[in-house]
Amino acid sequence: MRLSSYFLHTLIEEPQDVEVTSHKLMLRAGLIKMLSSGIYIYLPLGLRVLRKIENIIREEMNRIGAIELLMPALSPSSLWEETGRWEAYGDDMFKFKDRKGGKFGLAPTHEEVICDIVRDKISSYKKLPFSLYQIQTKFRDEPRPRGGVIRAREFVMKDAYSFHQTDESANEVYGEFFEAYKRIFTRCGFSYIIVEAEGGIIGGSLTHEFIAPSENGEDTVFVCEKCGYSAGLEKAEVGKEVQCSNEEEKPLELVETPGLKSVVRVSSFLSEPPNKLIKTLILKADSRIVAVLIRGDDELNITKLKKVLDVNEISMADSETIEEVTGGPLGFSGPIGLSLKIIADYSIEDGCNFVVGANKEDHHYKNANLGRDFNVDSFFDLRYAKDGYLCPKCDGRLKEIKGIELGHCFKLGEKYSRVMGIKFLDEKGEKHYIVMGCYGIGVSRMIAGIIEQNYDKRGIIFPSAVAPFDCIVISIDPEKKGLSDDVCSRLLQEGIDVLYDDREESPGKKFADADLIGIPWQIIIGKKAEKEKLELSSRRTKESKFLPLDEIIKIIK
RNA sequence: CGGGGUGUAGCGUAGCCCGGUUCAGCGCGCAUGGUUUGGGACCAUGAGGUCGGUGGUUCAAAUCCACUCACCCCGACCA
Repeated sequence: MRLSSYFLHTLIEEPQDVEVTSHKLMLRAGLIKMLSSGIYIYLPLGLRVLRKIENIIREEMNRIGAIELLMPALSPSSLWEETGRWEAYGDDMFKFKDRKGGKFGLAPTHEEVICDIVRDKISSYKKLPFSLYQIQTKFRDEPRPRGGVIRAREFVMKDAYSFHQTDESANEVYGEFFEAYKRIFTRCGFSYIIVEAEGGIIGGSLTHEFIAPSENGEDTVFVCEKCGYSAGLEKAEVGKEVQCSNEEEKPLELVETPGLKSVVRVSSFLSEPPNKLIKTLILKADSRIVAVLIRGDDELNITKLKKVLDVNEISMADSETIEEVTGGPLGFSGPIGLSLKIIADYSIEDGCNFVVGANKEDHHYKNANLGRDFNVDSFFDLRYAKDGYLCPKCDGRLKEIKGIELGHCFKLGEKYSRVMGIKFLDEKGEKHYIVMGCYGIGVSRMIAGIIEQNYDKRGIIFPSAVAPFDCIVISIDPEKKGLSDDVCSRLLQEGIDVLYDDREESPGKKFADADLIGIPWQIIIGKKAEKEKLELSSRRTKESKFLPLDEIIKIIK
């Protein structure tokens, strides 16, 4: 490909309003262009990278026997209403009406559609198991798109779905996808970690996320460096820890805290650190009202609480309810004298001399102690993990890591087949619900992830497997044009994807562009170049040596 | 949806506070000609703008006011 007639427009200056490194580099290297917030055009060079990644994914999907199909992005509301996700997705889904007034949405994921296909076509165990996948454009009306293609409103995703007669079969295929994902991310040059995660709106019992650690990631995960325990923010458990063993219990004291409702303000007013405060949350769990105690410096993890209480919906109680059950106004609730069911995080069990609300306007208690002043019905792990918290599996510390979620595997079980009625007949002629798994990869996001992990001050350094071209021929001596032409045609004959910088530009510009767009090998043809002595330079190491073309071809291949 | 910020040529920006013949300017990029050619070259000439939009104030608005739209950042939210 001759650069003089190619569509590449690099930018010297930093794009304004762009924070994330990979986003800057993708814009500067002419890979993408923004059309609207969270909506990006893939320019020719960017599309080449996207296609390279897609093909690696295809190869690995096909290798484990998954079969490719293509589903529409548009789908009617009726399908989504079957699973209740028309409601559940809410404004995150692009929704509109067609000319006849029919409701449609742009699909953020395809469980409903794939289930619709399968319930229509599959009715016998003889056809099971099988897996289908697609690489397709998805839509999510993100409240706040950021980081360029890291969190976009329109993006490319690979989604796969597997269908099984039994859990064992589902587990087996889950393992195959798991291994395929490892190969995909390794081939694309990622360093990544695998964490246990929560299913979220997709659902499912066991899920794993594949995370590319990166400062600019949108996802938070925790890893124990001692035992290797790893989990996503929603899932990460926290170990029980004794923290207050040497402290004497002090006498309970009622103090005035006029108008102070927040942890921060009470804490500074009383000169007590936030971790000596207890937040008493009055919550509505399905139809019950419960009080949940959590340390002032912690946040309640609703997902953990839902599991513990085995309820579907948890919301904050309104101020009337709080007055009714605690006798005090919102902001001054506390466990002392409370007749509700009280559950608490383990950290409350370990601590002592807490500050708590007095269930009385403008008052808190100091030095409240468990057992003496208040009781708790039961203790659980209810808080979000934080950097440095105790590992749940060993005596190590959890380390917080930011990363980009590349892929996610879910064991769905019968969640969708039950609501959508996907049944099959087994060997005995008995009806069963089909068992499912689903497996996603954020394809377009992977480009950003790769760049986040592979760049230097000059620009992108693409790993060979995903580079838009295998090598770039930089012709900087007009007298050697013939030689450059010959080298390029030879490389092409050898099946090497070569970008030929034949532009009438200064050498500086050509070197700068080549470095910016990150093509792994640069063949520099200048004064010193001769037919059997060509300069090969590595983008990553910046090392260069003079070699005959045959040697160079071997290296690049 | 809250808080903060920004919209001037393809990109990056000056001017805005204090309205008016430095107010539409500069750099990059682009076009033409010439000189260059190992790290974003130089000279000359040139094309390119609804100053985000609408309405208002005024003799006069890029500049002041109101509304609105778009985009960015923080938060809320998040397969």
